[in-house]
Amino acid sequence: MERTARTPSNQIGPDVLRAALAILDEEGPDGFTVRAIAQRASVAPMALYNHFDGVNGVLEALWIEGFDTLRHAITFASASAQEDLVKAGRGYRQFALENHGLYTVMFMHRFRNFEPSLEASQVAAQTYEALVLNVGRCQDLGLFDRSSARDAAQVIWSACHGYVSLELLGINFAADRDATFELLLATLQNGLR
Amino acid sequence: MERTARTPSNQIGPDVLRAALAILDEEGPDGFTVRAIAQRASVAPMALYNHFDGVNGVLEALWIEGFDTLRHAITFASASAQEDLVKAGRGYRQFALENHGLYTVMFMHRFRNFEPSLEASQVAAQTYEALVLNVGRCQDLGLFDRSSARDAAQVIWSACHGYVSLELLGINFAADRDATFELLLATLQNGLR
DNA sequence: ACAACTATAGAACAATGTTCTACATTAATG
DNA sequence: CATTAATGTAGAACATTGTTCTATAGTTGT
Repeated sequence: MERTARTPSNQIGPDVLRAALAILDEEGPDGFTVRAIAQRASVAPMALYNHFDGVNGVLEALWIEGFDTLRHAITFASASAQEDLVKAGRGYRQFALENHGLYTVMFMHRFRNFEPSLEASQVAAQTYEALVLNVGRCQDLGLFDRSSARDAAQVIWSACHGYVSLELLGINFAADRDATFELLLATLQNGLR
Repeated sequence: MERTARTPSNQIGPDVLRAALAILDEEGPDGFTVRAIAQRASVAPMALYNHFDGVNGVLEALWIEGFDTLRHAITFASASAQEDLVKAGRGYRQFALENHGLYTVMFMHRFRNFEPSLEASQVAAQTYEALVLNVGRCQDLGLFDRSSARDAAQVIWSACHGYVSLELLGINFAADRDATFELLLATLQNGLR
């Protein structure tokens, strides 16, 4: 085969990640193979081993990128803690719907032999802490008083994750998905009081 | 290799399913291979093709078994609709924790080339209907009046699924997982009113 | 007892992740 | 600018995956 022009070193990493993400978004985990990613990135398969730790390294990078992006998507700091929390809920869902691939890596698929490293787990924990912080602000205002901020945050995250997770799986039976998600947010707000 | 004594036809199906489930429970999707399942069932790999439609056939059988079992786990018909609904929530979680393998097939992993058939999807829908029925009973009693039974059911299912899903993934940060799940159930009850 | 099933072992195939090697291109150094 | 060191590329190679096919032998039903 003809030898293709080689890609500059500092561009291979981002190229591979973008290609891997595009494949995950479009084809799901099935299409996520070393050769497919390399071809899509116009790069040699070996690039995944030179620039990452193979497939798992790519997954780890995506996992971290995912939780970092999610943290930003649910972080608001307006005057109203309660409004911030609602925005966080909507931001959570929007992130999931717009980043199906990342969400798959983070929550919806166990990739072969992949286990997030300690560092990656800490990034995930930081994202959770951002939510706990927000819930804590609501509690300081006396909005939630039934439980600890950590537990309330776990309930909120669970509900949002469950909703978008079933939505992405195609098991959402609601007539109006946007409206039913708002019902979920209202239920949490009302129920945690 | 020595030819092993052959297994009676009518026992191969159940044997394969039990073996597949045991592997999923113990090793997760990684260990779920034709050869591993066959070996665990003391059966030839070909058995998965003679008795099921290959790996996908086994997954389909597990999917149906899973939703059938789940339907029974959340179905109660006592005098109190509200109490039945709480029991359904607890039953949902108990099912997930006790059947990690089945729950993985149903909700937590996209197996390669596997898409549930129409029949399988209908079994899943029936499970959902069991929940809708229960929610409808609560609404008839005036317990929930904010929304349709279908939408309220979707919210409840989402919350429960999200909680146990994160729990099974090891992303549950609650100090007392049982208590926090009860908080979730109470939040739903209180919030949908 | 005989005939029809059907479970078994094993070869074979393409596709997977991964490693290794030879080579060509880029970048750094004198 | 010329030479050297890095590093990206193509391709072979290996074990493992799902799957199909074949020949053989044990089981079942008549």
